[in-house]
Amino acid sequence: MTNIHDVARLSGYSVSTVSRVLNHKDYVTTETRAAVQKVIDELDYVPNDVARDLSRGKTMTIGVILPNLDHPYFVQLIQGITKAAFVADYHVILLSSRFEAEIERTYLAAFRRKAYDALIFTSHGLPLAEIATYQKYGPIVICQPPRDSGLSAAYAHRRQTYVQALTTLKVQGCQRVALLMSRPIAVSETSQATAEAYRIVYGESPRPAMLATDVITMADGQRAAERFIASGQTFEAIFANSDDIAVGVQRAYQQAKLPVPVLIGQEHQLSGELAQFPTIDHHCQIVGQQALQLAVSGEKRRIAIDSEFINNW
Amino acid sequence: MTNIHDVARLSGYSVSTVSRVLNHKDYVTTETRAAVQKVIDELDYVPNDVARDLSRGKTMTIGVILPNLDHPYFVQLIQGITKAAFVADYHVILLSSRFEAEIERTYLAAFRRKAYDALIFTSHGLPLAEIATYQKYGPIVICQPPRDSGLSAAYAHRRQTYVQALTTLKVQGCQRVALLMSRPIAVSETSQATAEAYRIVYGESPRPAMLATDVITMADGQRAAERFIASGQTFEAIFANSDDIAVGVQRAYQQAKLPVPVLIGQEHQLSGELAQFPTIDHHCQIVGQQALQLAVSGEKRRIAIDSEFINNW
DNA sequence: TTGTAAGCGTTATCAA
DNA sequence: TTGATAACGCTTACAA
Repeated sequence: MTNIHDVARLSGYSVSTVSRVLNHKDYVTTETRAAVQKVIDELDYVPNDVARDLSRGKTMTIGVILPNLDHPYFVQLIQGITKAAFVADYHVILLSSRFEAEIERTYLAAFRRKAYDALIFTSHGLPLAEIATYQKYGPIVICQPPRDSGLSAAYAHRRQTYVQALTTLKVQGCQRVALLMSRPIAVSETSQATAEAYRIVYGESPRPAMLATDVITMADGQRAAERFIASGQTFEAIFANSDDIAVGVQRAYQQAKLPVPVLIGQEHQLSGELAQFPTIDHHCQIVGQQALQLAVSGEKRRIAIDSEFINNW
Repeated sequence: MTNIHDVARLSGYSVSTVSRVLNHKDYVTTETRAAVQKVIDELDYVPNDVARDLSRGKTMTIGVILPNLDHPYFVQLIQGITKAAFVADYHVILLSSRFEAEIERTYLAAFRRKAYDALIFTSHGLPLAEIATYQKYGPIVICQPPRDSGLSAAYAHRRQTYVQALTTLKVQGCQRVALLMSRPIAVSETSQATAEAYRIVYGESPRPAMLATDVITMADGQRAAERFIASGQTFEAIFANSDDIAVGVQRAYQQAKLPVPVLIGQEHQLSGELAQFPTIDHHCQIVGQQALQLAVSGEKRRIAIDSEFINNW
């Protein structure tokens, strides 16, 4: 492994001069530069990035914690993040968490050990307060409303759009509305926004019987609907947490030969377009881009991106 | 920033002893270990990963080059790769290439600079021969048939399944079949496999007029079909390169009030299931897992995963 | 069982 | 404009 000392020795200059040549710094005569470059070319020498990182105290790497890539929300977020990272000349390192707090802790520990310059939580199982204590080791950005945690955040501002969507249901005369969620209200900001929008529009908290949680895939949506059917409840509308999931719901009713409730999806997926129900686009790519910006700049700030209700039919 | 020397000094032991405690090595008495650990805890000391990497000459990081995350193929590949990396205790660093050779070169250069322990190409714009010359800097794995490049590879074995799919079309009496591809035949192994399967089943090379390339999204599929329609050609069947794309095709014919050709999709997507056309599952997650295995182990080997034709209707 | 000291390969400060 | 040398923070022979 040839290193900077070899280049120095063979060129007759010092390592510092070689370093200056490598980093295109000033204070090197054209002749010196040429002579050093010649040796570099001859030896086919390249500097070592790890040594460079150590010396500079920076890795140009952002750790991105994400539970999985099963949901389009996370895929879009990652797309936005990598796109912005490419421009900013940062590397993105993928840290899968499966929503598990204990795994997230291992990444926080790695963050302390200087493995990444900054950390982005696309979702978090850990309490925000616990995450916030690691800010002393570098910038941390979350992709959800930061509440009073003092964390930087880029996130989709959902509630107002949820209110808008539910209002259209109410206007259509839908009184009995079921809500599907990916995670329990207690642990999910998104689920909370959904419940709160319901409260705002319908004037009361959603009753447990009209909720289904842990609905992630189309199959989950189908199962949730089957449980609704089996319970004997009838809903005039179902507010699903993705278009794919809405399709699962549609299927369940069709297979049971029952009238399909009014459906609203989310994430602006192909399936929603096909089945022609309204959807909500959370502009997750933009959220991801902003999150990366915050991570790189170290700015302590919250950026809310408005969601968009799409109702073309 | 407290370091290992501080711990050594305050504990009264040497850095090597501290290092042994940190790395849970033998040859440390219980008392010494306890004493050192006490100082570590008091100082709230953690080792620096970058320094560790430099010293060990390893980063525990695999660079994964991928053009984008727009296609489910790449998403699934990444899922498989990260899943396997998690188990193997490796980090995955995402390197977006947008299919551009010049960008890929920058990653190969970073690889030389020891930025990653190994490299996985989920797709490549560069010639395999050029990529292969970088193997002297560490393991490189590609996700396509490696031909005679001498590169390690994990990939979907597509041709036989393409033959199977096209055969069912032929058996149904479909003579005029159009083929949709994401990239031109000249640059894409997958497109080549498609064309070759056609040759095997139909006894002749596909004519240019029955091909559409650069078809990536559903909208592209729709446009491609519209061009077919405008050209006055009629096809009895269209072999699409994803289920979403097949849906785009379907749309174009429906909007033109024309009979929809027999459709076959790929990737086993939700849309295909909904529209109920046959599809091909390339088991990309498994491909990704195997690719990571190869990258980590450094084994020079090719692993072909059989694709699966799914025809439930 | 513990310690010394030489790496690992850069960058950065300061003197010349 | 160039060079010595001290960081950066850890691991690991080898010696004791």
